[in-house]
Amino acid sequence: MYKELGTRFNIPAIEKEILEFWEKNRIFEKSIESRDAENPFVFYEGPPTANGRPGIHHVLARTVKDLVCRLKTMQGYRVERKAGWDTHGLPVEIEVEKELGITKKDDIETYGVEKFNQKCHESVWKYKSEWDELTRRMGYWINLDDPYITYDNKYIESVWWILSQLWEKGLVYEGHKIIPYCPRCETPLSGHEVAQGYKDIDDPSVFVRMQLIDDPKTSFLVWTTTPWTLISNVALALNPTLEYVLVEHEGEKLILAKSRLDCLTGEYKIRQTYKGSQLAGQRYKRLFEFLPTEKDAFFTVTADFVTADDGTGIVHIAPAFGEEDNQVGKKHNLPHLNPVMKDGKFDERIKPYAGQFFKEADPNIIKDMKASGILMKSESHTHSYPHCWRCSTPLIYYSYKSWYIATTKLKDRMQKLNATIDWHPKEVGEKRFGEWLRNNIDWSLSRERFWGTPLPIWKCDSCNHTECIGSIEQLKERAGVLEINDLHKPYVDNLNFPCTKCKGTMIREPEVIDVWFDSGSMPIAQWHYPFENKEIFKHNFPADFISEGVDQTRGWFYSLLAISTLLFDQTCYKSCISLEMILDKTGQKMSKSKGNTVNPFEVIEKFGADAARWYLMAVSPPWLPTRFDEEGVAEVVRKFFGTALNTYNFFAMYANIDNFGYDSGNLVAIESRPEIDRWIISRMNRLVKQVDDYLKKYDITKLVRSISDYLVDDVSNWYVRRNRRRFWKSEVGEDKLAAYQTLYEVLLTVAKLIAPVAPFLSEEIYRNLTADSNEAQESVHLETFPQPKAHKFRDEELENRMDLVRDVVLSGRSLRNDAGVKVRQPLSRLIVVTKTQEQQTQLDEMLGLIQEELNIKKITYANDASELMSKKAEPNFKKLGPKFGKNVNAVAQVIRDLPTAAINELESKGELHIDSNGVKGYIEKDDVRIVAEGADGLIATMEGTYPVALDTALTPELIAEGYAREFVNRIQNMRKDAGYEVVDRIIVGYSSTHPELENAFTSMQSYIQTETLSEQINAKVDGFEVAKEWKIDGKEITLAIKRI
RNA sequence: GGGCCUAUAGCUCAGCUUCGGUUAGAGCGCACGCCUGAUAAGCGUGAGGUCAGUGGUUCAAGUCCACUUAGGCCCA
Repeated sequence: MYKELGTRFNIPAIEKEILEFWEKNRIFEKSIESRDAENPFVFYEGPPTANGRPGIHHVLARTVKDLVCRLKTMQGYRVERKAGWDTHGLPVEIEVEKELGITKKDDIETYGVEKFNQKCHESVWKYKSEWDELTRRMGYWINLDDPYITYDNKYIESVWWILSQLWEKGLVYEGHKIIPYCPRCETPLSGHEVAQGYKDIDDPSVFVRMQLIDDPKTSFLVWTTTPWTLISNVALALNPTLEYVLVEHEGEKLILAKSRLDCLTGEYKIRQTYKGSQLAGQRYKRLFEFLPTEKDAFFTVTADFVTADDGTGIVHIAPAFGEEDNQVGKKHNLPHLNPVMKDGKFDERIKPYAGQFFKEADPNIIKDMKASGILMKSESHTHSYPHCWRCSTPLIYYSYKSWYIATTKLKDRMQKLNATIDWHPKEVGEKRFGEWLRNNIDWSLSRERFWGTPLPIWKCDSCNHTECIGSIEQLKERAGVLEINDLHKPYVDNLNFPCTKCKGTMIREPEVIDVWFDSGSMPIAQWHYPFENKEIFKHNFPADFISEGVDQTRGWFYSLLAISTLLFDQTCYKSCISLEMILDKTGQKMSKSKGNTVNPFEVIEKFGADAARWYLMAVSPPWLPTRFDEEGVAEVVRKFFGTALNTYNFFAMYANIDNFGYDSGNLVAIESRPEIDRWIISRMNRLVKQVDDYLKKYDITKLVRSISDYLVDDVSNWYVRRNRRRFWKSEVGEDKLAAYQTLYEVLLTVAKLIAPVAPFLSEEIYRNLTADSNEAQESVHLETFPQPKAHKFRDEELENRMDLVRDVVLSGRSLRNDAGVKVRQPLSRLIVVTKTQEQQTQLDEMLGLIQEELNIKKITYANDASELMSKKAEPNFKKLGPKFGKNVNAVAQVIRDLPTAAINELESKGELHIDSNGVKGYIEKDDVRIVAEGADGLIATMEGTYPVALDTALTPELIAEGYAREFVNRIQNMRKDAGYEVVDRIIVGYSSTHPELENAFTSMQSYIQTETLSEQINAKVDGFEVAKEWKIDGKEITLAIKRI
């Protein structure tokens, strides 16, 4: 027996039963264990943070990941899926700061780093139960029992190992990093915070002279809006390709960009012109001598970022106060001069301005420069400048000490390796990520925070010797301790040890590591490699597949590639699907503050996980920004799942009535099955091939759409619809057996095909179909995914033929509609125009289908459409364009106006001379498309492949039969409403004052009886269980039924 | 400021990149009609489009090129 689902399904309830079944029978575990460990498909899970709530975009990401993994499992690969949690970082700290009501770093020190990190440790799991519930409920199969957790000591130890390897290779160095900083709050600000505080302010705009050493009469003219940074100036930058000029101006010689000459007031004479590159390496006289320089400085360099949009085209460089300056400083090994203290005031070395706030020193500096003759002119300049969002203090771009990884040294390798990754869509890899790699700068690794993987670098307090620790064992040995319980701050900060170079003490550098380094270490650290699991690691590196949001380009996608390139000179992922945002209905980003988020739990509870999954895959490719529309999910339920379950239910219902059971030992050979069976199987096998092709391209959207089209259009609305009679006719023979077997095979294959995307309902259908089978698997997810090589039967000629039939049916329906004759009214004749005998023969075998579907008594052929309609020619521009060029439109008009006779000539001779409308020439058959148009008397259409005409003349017999069909329809509806079983036999009664209706009852009695399973028909309506009055063709009749 | 993605019917999307072809499709929704003893489905007809805008290339542009606008992601 096959489980019947009834006509009202509760999909969420079915899914919950399936969930229990999976868990109780360890299906997920079995789906891994049953696959050969030597045939792995490696997947890396990008770790989410559990201190934020999961949203609908997580359902999208996890559907993509899950479906690929499930699919590969069904294709025979062993797909281990280790979950992971990203647990460190600033967002966690900010959560805890909010909770504790503190805003400054100092507050954390006061509160206690130990307690603070303990809070972070807990906060990380704030929404873990929600995440676990989403994972479970949406059917995301991932191993949550043994996840990697980035705060775990073992994980940290692996990260340390990675860093120590890079250290050995000489890729780690100490430098400076420029970050926006509020000197009043004494705290750095994130990019987001900076963006909130832009204000228009007036700043000084000064032009100063920088005297050439070689020629003290000549000066570079330099412009800046931050005079206070001139104290830290160490170089000047020019654009290498820009044109510069030497001018004589008011008795002095100045160099500046040619296009900026208008900043000079009064007369000037151009003496010489240079390219920026020609001016590189010129030495100039230092402006302020307050600070000692340990490196060579005060010369010109070239840099691409210099523009002539404002200023003089010559930019002064102070590496301590600008990221671009800092980059130039690194490149040219310039000194780093920072006289500004953490509170924003100049230190005592800058005697005239010591103790002054950086911006407040500006007027004094200007005054002094004027006095010494350095200043050429000073103006005021209004521009947008960032301020602290908390206290409105102008921000300073401040130099922080930072540890770096020299990723630029492997920039070329990273680009080459990136080119080997199979990106979906490809432009993310080629363009977006490619661009990011081309502009690669060294990775700033350290963060002056608390909750993160501590930097494993120790520095001597006396000789500055540094050491990088690569394991817990090594640290124990160096620090002389027996046990280390927690590698986090503050514990690890307490471990000091003697310097090997001098008598000093090695003290840990206080920073923590950028969380992206944590996440990018995941391929290695998730296995605690190389301290454990060496074999497992080898089996799981690199990944075959990863998938995350496109915002991870500079995040996880980069950190993974960078670390594996630096360490192993190879990529750690072979393919990647990058995902786009899910937007709200109006195309806006979903955010908590806008209140336009979609709660994934509500969607799943309302429509089911499979519907949500299917919708997200079908609505648009996951790498396009997509608007989420709940109506769309509802439609998926109605249309796809409703149809799928109903088709199954139809099968189950009749199979049970006939006691049919699928027996692979007793099959009707496909070749011996009726044509329509062979057709639906052939179509199914075509689908299997299509799906296989789409999968190779990870074209998930086309894949799900193609399955949906097959099931809804071909299976449900054509195959089942056309074959209903075969299932419910009483005799069981080979024909009926073939029908059951065909539908069974189709449903089973569809269940397997949809299993990766819709894991629940595919399971329901699969398990119901195979409940009595001893050949089936316990679960569809342990099955083999349908492969083209196992689905070979194809009959393309038959497929084409069926397309033609459906085409004719379409035309016929359209004609009926035009004529206003409903399908229940039989008509005597349909005329199909075919051009060749072959076409007739093709259709001949399918006439039954057309007759039944259109309710036509007879189909005849006509060989020439002109019998039914006239001919028209339509221009084929693709051919005509190249041939006639500018005259194409004139020719097109001539063609449209061609009379039928001319078209006949063209058809018979193959070409036609035209000479009108100002054009002359020959047109060939291929230059036009010949269509039939209009009709004389008969109702006809030229839509579709064949012209079709319908004879709408009615005879009394046809009318009677039409009435009989109406009766049958009404009686069937009454049976259904009365709740009779499909197999119940009945007695029918009728009563009408219209003799035409009564006559139809008598003349069509046996037809009506067969169709409605009625034993007898009486011309009375009393003594029945149900009676109802109907209007047919405007005439009243009362019908009655009774079960016997 | 730079890079990338997106913009087509009331809504959600195809078509653009591999092929430029004059008349731009589907589903949902709407109106009318039809079919139905599996159906939450289906069929037909109709209304509904400045293919974001401007300019260019071409005999011909939703499609190719340039610029602009709007939304988004990332980076400054």
